[in-house]
Amino acid sequence: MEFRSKRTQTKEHNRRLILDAARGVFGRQGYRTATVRDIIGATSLATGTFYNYFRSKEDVYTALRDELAVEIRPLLRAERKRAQSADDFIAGTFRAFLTHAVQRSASLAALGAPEEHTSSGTRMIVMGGDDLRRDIQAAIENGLLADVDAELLAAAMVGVAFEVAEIMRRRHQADVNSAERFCSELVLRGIALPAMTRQATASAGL
Amino acid sequence: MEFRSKRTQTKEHNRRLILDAARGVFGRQGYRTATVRDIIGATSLATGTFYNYFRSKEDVYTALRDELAVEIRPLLRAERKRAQSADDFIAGTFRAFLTHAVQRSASLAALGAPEEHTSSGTRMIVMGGDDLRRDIQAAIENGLLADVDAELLAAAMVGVAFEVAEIMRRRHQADVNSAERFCSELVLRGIALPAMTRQATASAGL
Amino acid sequence: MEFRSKRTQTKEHNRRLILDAARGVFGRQGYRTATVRDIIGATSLATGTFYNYFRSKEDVYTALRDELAVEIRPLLRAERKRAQSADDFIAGTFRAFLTHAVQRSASLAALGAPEEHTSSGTRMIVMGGDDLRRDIQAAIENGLLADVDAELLAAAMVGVAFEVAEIMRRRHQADVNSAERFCSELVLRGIALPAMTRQATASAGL
Amino acid sequence: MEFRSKRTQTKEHNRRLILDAARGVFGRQGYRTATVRDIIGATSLATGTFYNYFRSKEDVYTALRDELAVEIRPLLRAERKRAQSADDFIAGTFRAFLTHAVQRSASLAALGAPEEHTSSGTRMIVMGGDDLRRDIQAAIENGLLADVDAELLAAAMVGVAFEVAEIMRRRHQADVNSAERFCSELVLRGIALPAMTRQATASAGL
DNA sequence: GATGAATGAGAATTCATTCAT
DNA sequence: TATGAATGAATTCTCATTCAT
Repeated sequence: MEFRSKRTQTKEHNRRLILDAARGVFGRQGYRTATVRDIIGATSLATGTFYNYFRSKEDVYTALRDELAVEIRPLLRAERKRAQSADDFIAGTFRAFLTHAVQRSASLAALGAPEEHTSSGTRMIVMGGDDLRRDIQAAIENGLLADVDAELLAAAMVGVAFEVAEIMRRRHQADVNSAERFCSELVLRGIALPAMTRQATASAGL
Repeated sequence: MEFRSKRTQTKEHNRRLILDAARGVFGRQGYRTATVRDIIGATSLATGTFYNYFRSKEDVYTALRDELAVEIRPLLRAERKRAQSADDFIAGTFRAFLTHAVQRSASLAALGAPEEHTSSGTRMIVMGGDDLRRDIQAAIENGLLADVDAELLAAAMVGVAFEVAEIMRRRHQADVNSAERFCSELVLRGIALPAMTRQATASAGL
Repeated sequence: MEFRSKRTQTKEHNRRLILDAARGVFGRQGYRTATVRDIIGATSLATGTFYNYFRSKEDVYTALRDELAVEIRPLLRAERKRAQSADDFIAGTFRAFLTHAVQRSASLAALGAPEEHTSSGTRMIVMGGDDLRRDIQAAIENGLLADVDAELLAAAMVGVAFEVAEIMRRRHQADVNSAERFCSELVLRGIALPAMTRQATASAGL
Repeated sequence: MEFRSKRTQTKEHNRRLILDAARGVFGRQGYRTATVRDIIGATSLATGTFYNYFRSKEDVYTALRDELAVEIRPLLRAERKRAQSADDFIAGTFRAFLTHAVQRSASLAALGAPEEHTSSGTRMIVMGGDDLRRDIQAAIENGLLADVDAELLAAAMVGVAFEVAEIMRRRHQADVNSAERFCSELVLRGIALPAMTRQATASAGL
């Protein structure tokens, strides 16, 4: 059993207080406008205390980003690990990401507040772009996926996932299923109707 | 023949000088770190002169973004206008965007410098996300595209285009064709192998 | 008959335009906040033109003040010149000043905008404190006035006149007569009750 | 005995340092020319520290003014409270004001530095013009003072007091008595010669 | 570790004034 | 003389960070 002193508990507690405050502040006013004082002000702590836990504003941002990445990435990896088909691989990745994105919408908002920060880098890190690329590579080698440019596919999937998550956030949409299906279908089979089936489908009422 | 006084020439010239300097500075050191002084310092002008043309750093950023949007959006719209098929529609959009992205890689870099600014908002504006959504809607109504969620598709395409453009930038890749084909194929037909062909293909050595 | 070229006319006209604009601007936003640009902006002239007529903002202020002084001071002097009694001397001074103050309330407001400039110096100059002191001195020597400290009396009268004018401005009061009578009575006979009551009251123990 | 931590002491001490420095700087170079840097430069503190105590230069000015007002106004009110006669009322007010004005000549100079700030508003606030008006009103109702326009009388007294204080400052005169007597006599009985002498004097050739 | 006042470098911005046209 | 863009010194103010308590 792990021993944890009062002090350590407090220490972690304060760190959490600051991270939560930062998430709120970044989400509300954006990374750029937010100041360390704004963050600490949303807390019962004192200015100086901030620096016992983080070295700078950048540092909290990074911590927030990494925290999210550490939560999300294993989920996505696990989904892909157990994938038996291209469908499992792609759909599992989107489903896990979007589910988490809905649960952690505040965190996503904080990391990519409108008119703010969120570089491609952030998205890649949070979603584990490198993991994804490697997993795609492996899947290709295992014959699970067709031979595509793994880096491009990983990038494209990250782009799709984040933009769709943003739309969901704007729509206050919590239903992950339809969004996931949209993403998966897009990546797996695209939007073009099969040449010969197209008319049939159209007449079928779609 | 257009008449233009010396004065007007200078005025427009200075505005351009500042915009170009800002592009370079943003691209090199990122939006956040860049100061108005850095920008004006990359120029032969005086501090105060900056404020004859722009109200703030934010303002130059916006101008840079809008300038790019004004260049790109009509190109994409034109491609879609003349599209006779889903393939034309999607491929034309990606080709035009990526071609321009390569030509204006400095501008893109300035707007979305690593670890910097570039929000979803910026991407949507530059690529004309709203135009795209409306054009998709119209294309669906005309039977050119299958019936999908236009907003999601527009978002997904923006996501794909920007992430792929970023990869190209990192790879110093100027060949638009293959990147465009990747994007178009992805969105049109996806990466899944046709069900029955999959085994055949696999055995074919892919 | 005085000859005046077109140019001179224009020159004086522009000077006037600037002075009038400055009066309005000072009155509205106060001397301190007002900038040369604000002044010239309330004009159809260009920035540079300002400096053909005035050396600085201070300079316009001074011109405005002196213009008012040049109007007011001779009037007050004239009143005192023709005074046959202490009453004429005092009442004439107040009447002339307050009459002019009402007519030129915008100028007074410009010179002494609330929370602004207007030093004792300005008041003294506008009302001609030195003239007043000398005239009082002369009047004392001539036996028209009792032997008082001329400098103090001049100062006191300036203080009374300006504060009362300010009250009139705040009350939007254009009736000079009652205000003038108040000032004159105060300075000439004070507010104490008549002599015989005075003793009675005094003996009454107050 | 009052307990006060080291920290609190320092805090109040710094506020005082800044106020004192501001008084000196305003008095010496005038409000307008004075910069926050000048003020903080007359101190051992750092620039930023200024803003821990005051929001702007205007703010220090206001604090200086209010501090003086808080000192002076109760003194004047007390004098008037205990007044048994019109003479007590008027003379007490002037005596208390001028006494304090001499003691705090630096403060007065700071607030109304020649060619500077000092609006009617400042004078009214420092001397408590509203208190004075109300007290006059009450005194009239109690029969202590003749029935005059209380607002005008208050304004006039403020005008007299400040102009006379200014003269005293210029004369380096510390003798309050004669100045007070001048003001009181002026307001109470005026400068006019007793009625019968007046004609005699007039016929003497003025 | 917590506190919060002090620090001071540095950013944004203003604005009086100049000067080429 | 009029114009108005350019100039850049000067000023205000912010804010990350330090540090004595």
